[in-house]
Amino acid sequence: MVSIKDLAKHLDISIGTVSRALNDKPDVNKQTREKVLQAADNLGYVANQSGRSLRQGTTNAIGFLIESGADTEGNSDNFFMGVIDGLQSELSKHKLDLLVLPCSTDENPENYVKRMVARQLVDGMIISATHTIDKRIDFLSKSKLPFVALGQSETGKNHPWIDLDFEGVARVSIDRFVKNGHRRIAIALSANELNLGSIFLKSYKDSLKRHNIEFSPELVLQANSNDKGGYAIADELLNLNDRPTAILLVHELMAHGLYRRLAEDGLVVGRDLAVIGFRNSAQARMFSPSLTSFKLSLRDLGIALAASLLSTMPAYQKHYSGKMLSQIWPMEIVDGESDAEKIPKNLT
Amino acid sequence: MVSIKDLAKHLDISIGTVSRALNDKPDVNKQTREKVLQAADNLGYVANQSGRSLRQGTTNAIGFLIESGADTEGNSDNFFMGVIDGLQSELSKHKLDLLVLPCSTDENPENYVKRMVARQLVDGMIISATHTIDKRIDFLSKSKLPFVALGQSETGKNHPWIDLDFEGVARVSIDRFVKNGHRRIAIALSANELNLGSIFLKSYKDSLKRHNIEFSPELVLQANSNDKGGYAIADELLNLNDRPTAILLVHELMAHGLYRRLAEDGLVVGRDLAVIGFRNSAQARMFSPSLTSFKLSLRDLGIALAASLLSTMPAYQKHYSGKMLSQIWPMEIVDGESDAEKIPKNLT
DNA sequence: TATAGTATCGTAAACGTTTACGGAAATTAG
DNA sequence: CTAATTTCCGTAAACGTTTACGATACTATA
Repeated sequence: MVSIKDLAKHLDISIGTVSRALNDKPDVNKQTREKVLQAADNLGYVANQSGRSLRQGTTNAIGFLIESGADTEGNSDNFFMGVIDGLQSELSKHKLDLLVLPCSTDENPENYVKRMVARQLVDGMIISATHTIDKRIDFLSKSKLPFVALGQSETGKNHPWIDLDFEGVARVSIDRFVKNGHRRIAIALSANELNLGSIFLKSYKDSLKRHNIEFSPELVLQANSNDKGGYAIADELLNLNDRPTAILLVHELMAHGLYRRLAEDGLVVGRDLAVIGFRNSAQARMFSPSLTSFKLSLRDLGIALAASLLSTMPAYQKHYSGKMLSQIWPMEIVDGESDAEKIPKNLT
Repeated sequence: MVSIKDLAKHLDISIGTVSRALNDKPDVNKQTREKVLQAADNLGYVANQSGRSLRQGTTNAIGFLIESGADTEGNSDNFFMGVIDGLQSELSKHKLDLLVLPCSTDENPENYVKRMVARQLVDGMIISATHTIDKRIDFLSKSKLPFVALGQSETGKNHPWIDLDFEGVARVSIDRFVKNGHRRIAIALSANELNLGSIFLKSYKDSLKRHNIEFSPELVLQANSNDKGGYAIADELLNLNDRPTAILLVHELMAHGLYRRLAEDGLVVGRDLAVIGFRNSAQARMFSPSLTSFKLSLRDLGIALAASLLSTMPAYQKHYSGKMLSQIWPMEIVDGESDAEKIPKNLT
């Protein structure tokens, strides 16, 4: 590895000048700067990040905290890949690299964050999969590290966050169901403690109240966000005395199992049960009948997350004067056939 | 941030002793070591990675190179998440952290690798999505950084790699088709340049030859590894004069579209067309009729990758004496209904 | 007791940067 | 022509570690 010292020796100038030339500092002659850059290119010099970090306490990297594990509910590769693409697109403008930090299923998330912060390998963090009570946020708030959360939390809101508009998804869905004549509407929540569950539930209840529909606890179902979970939910639903005529799926990966279980009884989605799912992922576009869902640009979301984070970091603030720090991320509904039938039927 | 210097001052001993105590070096009294560890815990000391890296040229981290992008073909299930989980499980045994390094779609993969190597933030790398001609492998081979590739490449084999047994998948599938009476067998390849395509094709051809079946170029189809691609392939297939009675899908995400397109013509998978897919992902377990496929434990794969990498790194070799460096990763077939019908029918 | 050996610790250099400071040379002002 | 200013560059310290080396005190050996 060629160091700045090698460069200096090769050019017969001091390492200070070399450093200044490489970093576009003012106090250096134009010709010598040219020579330095030329030589750096020739010898294949590239700054050692450890040395730089040690000196100026900065790493030129941003961390994206995710939870790994093959059976991670809801958060498929797809979701993260899209967001990552957006993040990089924005971060690369500032020559910042993105490090994805996967918290193993074996490790306590709070511990993991502590370790990663202590490692000092990033200048800022984006955390995902926020829980209603999220100790990571507590810790990060106390630490000096800038961060932004994908998802709100009850733990504290004195930090930038971007949250998908789950409230809107539930509201729009229920309103649509009601408009089409449904009065008995179920909701399928995920079986983990992610904060989005409580937001969904609250919005669901509020919407029912707005339409003067009584809340029935038995219509709030909970299962894993996958095929099996959807199957279980459909099963539970079919066993109810007073069956619902519509259901909102908090994660549409459940839809597969739901379609499957209904088909077993000769029931068809859209005719016998109205379904709206969240969110319009690639996999979910191939249901038959097609699933009414909500559109979400993961790339744009990633870009917004990066912008939000950078606008809290002094070194980058100038580029993000007018940007919002925190925001609710709106999503549009995409019409499908799964809630097309206007006249509600009972599952008989 | 509390440094080793603070610790030393607090305990009124030298920083050298503190360092030795923290790192389990022999030349330190048992009691002082206790005191140091105690104090480190109390003051919340954690080693600064930059300082350490700078001094000993090691980072205690391993990089996992992936390709980001929302529309990354093929890997839209939880492929990476599963592998990551396995990697971490093995790496954590040696107190190594895993950094996932996503190469943006905007950036040249070779450039990206160079940047990441130069950054010196990992002690070793695992690269994925190897292409038939892969310049990253060229570069890494020349550099001193240990690495292992997930997937073979023609670029060079003088490095550890683990490749899924695509040859076996094709062979077993074709044999099974033939055994059930099929003679006109198609194969659906992915539309990118990943190396697995050529392996699949070769094995497909060899298997046909073994059964004295003439190779028909029109039965080799190519499309994106997703719903749309599967639809296109089914479409193309239905337009053939002499239709195949069986098809092997290199990526089963195509299956959705294929089922859909066939259903449009009233055709049923398993009866009118035998289908085998690769690989048995969570999403793919919910086809109806269920898809015959190949089982793959992503976690175990990740563990093997980590073991292979570590066994090339002097510091960790002692733990991996007898392990294989490179290997073909075997997979078992999982019976489904999609190729159940033994009597071949023509699609008429 | 003298000597060799051992256990424990402090000192200081080194890793590769960045940057405050000062000095020399060159330019401009008077 | 001198003085003031600017331009450019070298020097050296600092960031937080690890580790080779040497020093000291203690223990065992003869």
